[in-house]
Amino acid sequence: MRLVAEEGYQAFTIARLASELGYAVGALYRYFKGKDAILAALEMRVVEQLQRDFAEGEQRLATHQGHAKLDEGSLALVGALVAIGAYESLGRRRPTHAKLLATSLGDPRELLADEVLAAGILPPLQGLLGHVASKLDAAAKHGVLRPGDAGERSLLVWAATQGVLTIRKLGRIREDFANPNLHPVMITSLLMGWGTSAEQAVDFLSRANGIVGFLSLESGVAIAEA
Amino acid sequence: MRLVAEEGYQAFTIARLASELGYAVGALYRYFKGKDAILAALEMRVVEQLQRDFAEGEQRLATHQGHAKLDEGSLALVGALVAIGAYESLGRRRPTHAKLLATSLGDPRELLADEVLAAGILPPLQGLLGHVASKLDAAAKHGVLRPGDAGERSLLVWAATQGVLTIRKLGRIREDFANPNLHPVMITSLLMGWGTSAEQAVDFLSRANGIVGFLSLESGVAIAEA
Amino acid sequence: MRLVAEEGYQAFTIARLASELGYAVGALYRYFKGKDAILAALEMRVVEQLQRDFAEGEQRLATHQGHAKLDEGSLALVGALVAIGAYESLGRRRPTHAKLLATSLGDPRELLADEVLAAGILPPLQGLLGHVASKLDAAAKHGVLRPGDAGERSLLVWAATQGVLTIRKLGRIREDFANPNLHPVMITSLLMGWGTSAEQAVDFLSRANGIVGFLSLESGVAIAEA
Amino acid sequence: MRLVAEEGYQAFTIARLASELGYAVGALYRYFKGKDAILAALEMRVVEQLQRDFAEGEQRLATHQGHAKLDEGSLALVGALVAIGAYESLGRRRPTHAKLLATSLGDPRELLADEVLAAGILPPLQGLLGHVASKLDAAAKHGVLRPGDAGERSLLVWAATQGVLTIRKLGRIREDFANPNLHPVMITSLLMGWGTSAEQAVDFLSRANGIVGFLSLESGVAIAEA
DNA sequence: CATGAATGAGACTTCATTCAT
DNA sequence: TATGAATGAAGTCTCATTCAT
Repeated sequence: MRLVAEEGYQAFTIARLASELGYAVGALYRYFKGKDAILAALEMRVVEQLQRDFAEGEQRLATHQGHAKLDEGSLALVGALVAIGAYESLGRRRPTHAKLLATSLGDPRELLADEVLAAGILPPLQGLLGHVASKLDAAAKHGVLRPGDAGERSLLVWAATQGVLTIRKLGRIREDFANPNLHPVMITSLLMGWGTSAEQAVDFLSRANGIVGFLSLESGVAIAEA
Repeated sequence: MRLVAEEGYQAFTIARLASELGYAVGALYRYFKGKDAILAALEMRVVEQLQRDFAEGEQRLATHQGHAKLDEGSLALVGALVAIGAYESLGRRRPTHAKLLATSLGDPRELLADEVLAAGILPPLQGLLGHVASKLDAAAKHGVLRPGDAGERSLLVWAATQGVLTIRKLGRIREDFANPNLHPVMITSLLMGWGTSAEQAVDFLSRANGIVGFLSLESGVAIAEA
Repeated sequence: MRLVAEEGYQAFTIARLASELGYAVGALYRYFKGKDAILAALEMRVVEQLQRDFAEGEQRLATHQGHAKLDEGSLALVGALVAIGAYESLGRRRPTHAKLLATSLGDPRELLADEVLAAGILPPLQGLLGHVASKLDAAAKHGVLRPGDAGERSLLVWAATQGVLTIRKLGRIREDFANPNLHPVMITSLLMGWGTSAEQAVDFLSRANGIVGFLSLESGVAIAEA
Repeated sequence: MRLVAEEGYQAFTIARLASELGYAVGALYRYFKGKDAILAALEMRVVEQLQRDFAEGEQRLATHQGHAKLDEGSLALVGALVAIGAYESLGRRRPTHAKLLATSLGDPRELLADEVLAAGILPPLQGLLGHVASKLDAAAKHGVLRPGDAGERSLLVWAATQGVLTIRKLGRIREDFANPNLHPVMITSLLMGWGTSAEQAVDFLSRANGIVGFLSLESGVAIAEA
């Protein structure tokens, strides 16, 4: 994964990978049917880690003392934002994972066979979306959001977040596209569009960010930041 | 472009391209320095066509009779939505163009050298964004939107639209992600987040869609739909 | 010829040549059967110019006043040295010619078909050698040189000169091989080996060099040196 | 090496080489970075073998009984001639090596990058020249040769030999240039020019040739001559 | 269980030559 | 007489995959 993230897919050859792992070329073929299978396994690992990240977010939110006084609906909304935040912050927490995920989502049919994508990656992602949807639904049920299709809304926040990530990548090439506030502003805009006040939106978001900021990092990242 | 769009980059080899064009391999090198140059030229063509689409949208809006009674601010907002609609509808109007654009935006550093991207594609795209920003600014100045950073808002609508397009592609693989209403709902949510009423948002959007629906199509598409 | 000399055989392509000449590619094929024929024509031009150089050297020697008091044998020997000097100085007087000649002699069977070499280049070169041989013969007949096979001697001075030129080229890469005196010392050694005194050898050589120094130059060279 | 020598550089393609070796094309790239590296390795092999030839010549000279009565200066001179003889006889002893060496010396800047030439081939060649120079110096110190610049003289014999080899190649195309005595006569002429008598020169040369005649041959050549 | 040499199809690119205009 | 677009064989190099050891 490091190889892909640091030097691009072009550098991801079997020979290079084997040498980087300290194995012989042939050895890889004992464990994987071919290059595609390796890539697919990598993707799976990313998605599984993302699932654990979500669980961790939920766990932290549940055990966090600061939100004791929040009503159930608000808590649900913050929970949705934590999940979204876990997704959005992937690029900071696990850059290699983020790169891999972005590529396979942004460029389906090129990198991975559709079947692999459909079988391995999309279902978990859908699970995550379902999680967000249920939270948004609860928030709406408790009047924190205006009534609306929660499934659709979960798709919207995900799409909006994905779009922000895409543009963020362009920001590295042309700085006109670099705007670190893009994601919070995007989320705030959507929340307000769905009926919260500006103050609420900002409050929910800052609470969620407080949780997300403590999500576990890739070990290398943790060390680097220390 | 058809080759890339229909069979993917993996099928886009010089030999294949030449045979598809009815030329010999060497002939391509009279006109292009290499494969990269061909790809870059393709990208340029896409962006340039997109610029013409924008101009056409603005033209149609200006000459359209139905909006006579709209105040200046609303007209500006509809103008912004027309531009966004031109971008969003690219996949329907020119599928090959859309595929190419999506790939080069979604996967920078892989397909095209950064310089090509930075020099040829991003500047026009930025121009389009500037156009949207000025419209949004006018809308805010006339009280149609709450005051806010117009440049940031233009980035937001673009990002949100881009995210919708990404998810739409996944919808072809797993139908759970397929939701034809995603884009209008996204735009409506953002507009309401920025201060319009639900009725206004829907009204503006339907007016914009009326214009976008008449934007010129790829000839092949026009024929197919006829 | 300039193209070959300045940028090497690798740059000598039909397309490049045509563009340099201001002609179209096809035009060259009206005048030459193919690339080989062009190269052969170039070689011919070199050899013919060398023949004119020889004639000019002989002419200058004949009309030169300073050698009035020289006996016939010495004059013949100086004549031979003038011819050799014309050959040796080709690299200074006509660098492009020298490069071409050196390659076709140093690397037969690669650049030109044997037949071309045998038919076009070697005969004139042999004529030049015969000229040198007759001079050396006269010198020996008049006692300036010890008796000996003049044909063989002409081959020796030519070979020795050719070797000096080869090493001179290496001198451009590694300066240990660069020694500007190599040729005069070589000739002096041979002359002394054939029976002249050191003083005679030096005298003959300086007389010959006086003549060679006025041999005509490539126009470009003449301008540059002026 | 056989391929180059027998069919020329034009036939030396990767595909041809691989098929000749009984390997697949790709296999060559496990051992060499590219075609240039293969050529460079070939050159190195030639030069290294030449170094061994020189050492062998010196060894044979030292252990040879027949020269017991030679004075030190004469022995040194014979040593120089043995070295030169090793170089001159390369074409007979190892035709393929000779062809390769001749081309890379005769046509620098075309075949091999200058750096390769400068780094790999010229230094050993220079070492050989230094060897000859020291012998010639000793000879002059002991009065066998007239005093003179030994380094220059070593360059001269090398250049003269190189020139003879060049002309010898032409002799295969036009027999007028074929003269098997050219090298001994060249060496004799130079030695006499540097102060030996004709008898001495011939004696030294025949002693050297006696040694050179036993220098090791390419196995294939040995078999053929047997 | 691991090795790594070998495979060979296929990628991009070059360039001498042709030929309709 | 000249043009120059087009040809297509041939060149170098890459890399996923195999298989005897």
